Amino acid sequence: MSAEKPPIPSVWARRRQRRDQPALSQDRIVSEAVRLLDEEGMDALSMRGLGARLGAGATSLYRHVANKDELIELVVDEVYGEVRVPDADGGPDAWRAAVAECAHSLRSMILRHPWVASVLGQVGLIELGPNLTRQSERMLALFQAAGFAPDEADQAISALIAYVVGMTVNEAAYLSMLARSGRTEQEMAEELRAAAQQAAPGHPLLEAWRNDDPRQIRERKFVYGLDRLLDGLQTRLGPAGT
Amino acid sequence: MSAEKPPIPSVWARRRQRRDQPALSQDRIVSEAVRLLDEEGMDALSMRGLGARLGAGATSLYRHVANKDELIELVVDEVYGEVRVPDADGGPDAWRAAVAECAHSLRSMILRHPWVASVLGQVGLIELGPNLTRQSERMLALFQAAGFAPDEADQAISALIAYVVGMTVNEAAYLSMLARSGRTEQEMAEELRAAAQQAAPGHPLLEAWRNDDPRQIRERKFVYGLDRLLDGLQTRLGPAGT
DNA sequence: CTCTTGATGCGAACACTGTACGCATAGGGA
DNA sequence: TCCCTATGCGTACAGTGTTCGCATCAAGAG
Repeated sequence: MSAEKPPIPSVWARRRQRRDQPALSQDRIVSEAVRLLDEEGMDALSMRGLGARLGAGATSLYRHVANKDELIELVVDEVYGEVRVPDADGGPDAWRAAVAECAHSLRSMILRHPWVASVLGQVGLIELGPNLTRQSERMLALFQAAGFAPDEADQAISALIAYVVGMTVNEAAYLSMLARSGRTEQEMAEELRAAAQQAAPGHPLLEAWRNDDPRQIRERKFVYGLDRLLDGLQTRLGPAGT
Repeated sequence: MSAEKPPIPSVWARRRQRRDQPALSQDRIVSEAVRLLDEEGMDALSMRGLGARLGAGATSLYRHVANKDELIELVVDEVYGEVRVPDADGGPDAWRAAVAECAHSLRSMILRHPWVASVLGQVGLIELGPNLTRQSERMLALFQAAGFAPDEADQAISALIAYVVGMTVNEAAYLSMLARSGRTEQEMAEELRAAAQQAAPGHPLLEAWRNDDPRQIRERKFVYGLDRLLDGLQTRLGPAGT
């Protein structure tokens, strides 16, 4: 009788063994959420769906995550950890290259995870988790090593991040809209130009990306603005170059 | 019997007269949506709620607006019409002041309607309506009058808008988070600094806005980055000043 | 070995959301 | 007078985030 156990004893012990799922945890939830977002975008993120992907019920996630909002914050901080910020030991000469690399890395991250674009407007960039603060610290060191006073370094960082985020978020939104509509880039460009012509006829806006590779054009645009901003910052480092 | 009309003949003819509501229209819907968003924020925008504010049923709005998404696009374009872009007739000298005024105007608009921050990441800045294309046209004229070649003017505009939007969206998100949490600015700054200390101890990030007026500090930060970007752009106009 | 205790998963339920459908009505032209 | 189109709206459906209480397991105490 002691060998006779309750009637439905091991319903999900069986399931857990069957699929070999190592139980839930905040880390597992967050990384699976990142995968889901990368594959299907922000609209596809629902607690039920995410739970299903983890072989768990919808409400089980709430044992490890307070809100959907908190989950999103965690997820954003997670991908923010992918941004590479070079060390500050290169000396003042390497400053510009290091900052540019950092900017490109941030841009790549946003383009790799386009859904962050739809969150950055709601979350702000300050309240986020350890990864973001750590990266900010490293950037601060970068600018201070270049010769910026701490106060000005903070302003410079904010300006740089604002530019990169603003530019790339716009780009990511354009790309995701393009992907959703199923059109090719050429068609979309043609359509936009036609719409602009209709709205304000006679003005030759958007004459760029006619025949070239649109991807290169976007990159060139990004680099142009970045270079201008860095030019403007560099003048603050004193007139004496290297 | 022919005089005997159906039992509930004039239910909403009465209602319409009672409240004197001039029937639904896309314009009325859009401007009421703007008002609702300004008062209660993005989360409070639901078709049912908006319909109620207009004295109409929820689904009546769909006769004038295809989607909630389309409604949002219309609303964003509406407030974009508030941005002031100066005329381009000031000559090359007035260029910098005109562009700066335009940037400040864009920033004011976003801070006046903080909810646009949560949309800019999803909508992109290109596909939008007549107001946005018109403003873009005017900015293009501004830069061309300053001496930029058409191709470069396009890149410069993108950079400027990216900076302003990125900076201000972050600011607006911070402010709305602050408003939601009910804390005062000093408390929030203290809390953030404490959190940063805990995450990465020993690093003196966020030393700014200690005793000064936070609002002035944010404005100063915005102006700093804007000046740097304009500095960088101005060098492209040829070494000969004025 | 038994009992308890805390952590964890989960089904049901609730208050919402956006939106498709079909019906009722009003106003205007033939 | 009749019809037709435009417009409003009630109902309904699928799906959402989240709460609550119960079931179950792992581990430690006696």
